[in-house]
Amino acid sequence: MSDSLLRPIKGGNAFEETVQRLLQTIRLGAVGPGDRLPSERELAVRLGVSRDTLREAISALADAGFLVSRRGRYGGTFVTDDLPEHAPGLYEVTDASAAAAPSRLSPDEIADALAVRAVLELGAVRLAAARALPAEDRQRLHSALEESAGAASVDYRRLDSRLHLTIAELAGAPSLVPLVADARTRVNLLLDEIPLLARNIAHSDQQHERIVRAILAGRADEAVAAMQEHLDGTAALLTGFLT
Amino acid sequence: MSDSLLRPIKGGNAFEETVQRLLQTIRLGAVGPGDRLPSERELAVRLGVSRDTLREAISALADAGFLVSRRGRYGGTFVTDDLPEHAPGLYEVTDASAAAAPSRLSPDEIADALAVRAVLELGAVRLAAARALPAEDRQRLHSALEESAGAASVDYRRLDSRLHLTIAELAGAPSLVPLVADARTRVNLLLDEIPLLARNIAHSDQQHERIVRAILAGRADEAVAAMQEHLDGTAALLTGFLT
DNA sequence: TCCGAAAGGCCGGTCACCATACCTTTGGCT
DNA sequence: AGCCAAAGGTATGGTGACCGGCCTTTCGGA
Repeated sequence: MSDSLLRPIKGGNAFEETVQRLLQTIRLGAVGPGDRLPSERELAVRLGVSRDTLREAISALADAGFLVSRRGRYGGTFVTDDLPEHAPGLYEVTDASAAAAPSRLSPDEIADALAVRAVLELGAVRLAAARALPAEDRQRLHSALEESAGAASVDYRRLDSRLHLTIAELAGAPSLVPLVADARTRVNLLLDEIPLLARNIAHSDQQHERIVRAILAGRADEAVAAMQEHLDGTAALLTGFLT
Repeated sequence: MSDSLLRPIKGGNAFEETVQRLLQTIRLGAVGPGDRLPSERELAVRLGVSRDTLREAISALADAGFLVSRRGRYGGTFVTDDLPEHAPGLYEVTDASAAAAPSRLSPDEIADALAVRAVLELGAVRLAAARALPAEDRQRLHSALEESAGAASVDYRRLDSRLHLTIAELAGAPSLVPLVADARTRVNLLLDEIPLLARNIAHSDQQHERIVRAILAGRADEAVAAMQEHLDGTAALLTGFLT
C-alpha cells in the first residue's frame, strides 16, 4: 500500500523545472508564436523561483530557439515566430541530470499515461458541458476550435492541445487545469515518437467539432461519449505504433 | 489563457514538503498506527530529499506525537500507536512560511476541491470496476472495507481515506494514486472543520459496501453511480456547514 | 561471548538557489 | 531635446539543502 505516496518531492533542480514549465506553456499552445510573456520580475514571482534561475531558463530556451528577449521599454520576452520542432541542443542541457529520458517507454507507462489522461479529460469535458457557459467562454471555445481546424501539420499538436486545455478551463475547476496540462504533456511526449498522418488529423477535426457542439449545447453525455471516442483514437494509434 | 500554467514550481521548502508528505501517508491511512516506515536512508532516496532534511521532518513529527524513532538493529521509525487528532504544536512549525493557512476557505475553493476530487475518484472507480481484479487485490479491497466499517469515530476519517485510496490503486494506473491522494488530502482539510455525525458514518458505510460490491462484480456503471452518490453526500455536508 | 549488520544520530564542506541592489537599454511623452 | 518609466542585464552576499563520511546503539547468530 504505502508505495505510491512516498514519491519524490521535487523533480530535478529549479532551473530544470523552470525550463520544462516554460516549454510546457509553449508546447500546449497557452502562449503562441509572437506572444509576450510576463516580465521577468513578475514571472519569477508567479513561478515561485528567483529571477536568476528564471533568467537562466529563459536564456536556455532562447539558445534553443523558443524565445527571444528584447530590452528597453516595451521590451520583454517573446515566443519565437516559428518554433523549432524538436528542441535543437536542448536535450543536452535538459537530460544532464536524469539520463534515461529519451529512451523507449514501456507498455505499462503508455497505458498509465493514457488512463490518467482519459480520467482527467473525460471528467473535465463532462463538467464543462454541464455548466452554463458565459458568452466569453463560448467564444473562446469556438475560436480555439477554428484555429485547430485550419492548422498545418507542424502546428497541429500545439493547437490541438490548446483546444483540449481550453475545454479543461471551462470546467470551472481551476486546479483541474494543471492536471490536464501535465497529463497531456506526458501523452504528447509519446506522440512525438510516431508520425502524424493527414488522415488522422481530418478525423480528429471532425471529433473536435462534435465535442465542442455537444459542450455548447449542454449535452454532457454526448460530449463525454465524443471525447471518449476521440481519446480512443489516439490511444489506438499509440499502442499500435509503440508496441 | 496563460494563467493556470504559470503556477508555482514548488510549495515551500524541502523540509516543509517532507513533513506534509509524511503526514499525508499517515492521515490517509497508507501506514497505520504501529507500522514501521522504511529506513531513513531508503526513505530519503524515495522522497528525493537528503537524509538531513528527512531527519528534521521526522524529528518535527516526533515532537508532534505522530512518530517515534528507535535506534539499533530492528529499530526504525514507527507510527505512534494512538495518533494525535489535531497536530499539537505542529502548526507553529508548518505555517511559519505560508501565513494564512488555517483561515476560512472561500466557496470557490471548496467547489474546486470537490470537483477535482469527484473527477479523479469517479474515474478511478470506473477503471477499477472495469478491470478483472486478481485475487490479492480483491482481498485487499475487502479488508479495507471491513476495517472502515467497524471504525470508531476518531479513526473513521483515516480508514475511510484508506478505502478510497485502495480503490484508486486498483484502477491499474499508478500515477492516478498520488493525484487522488492529493485531492483527498485537500478535501480532508475541509472536513476537519465540521463535526462528524454518527448518522453520516452509518450512511457512508452503506454506500461503501455498495461501491465495493459493484467493483468486485465488475458492474462499472453501478460502481460509478454509487460513488457519485457517496461523494454528493460529502459535498452536501461541506457546502452546508461552510457557508 | 563476541561480532557484525542494520538502524538512527551527528558533523563540515560545497553549491545551487535566493534576495537585493544597481546598471543599461529602449521608446513614448512632454 | 530631454526625461522617465519599464524592461532586460549584472553583481554580491546569505543560506538552505545536499553529500559523504563517521559514530553510537541495538540485536541476532556464530
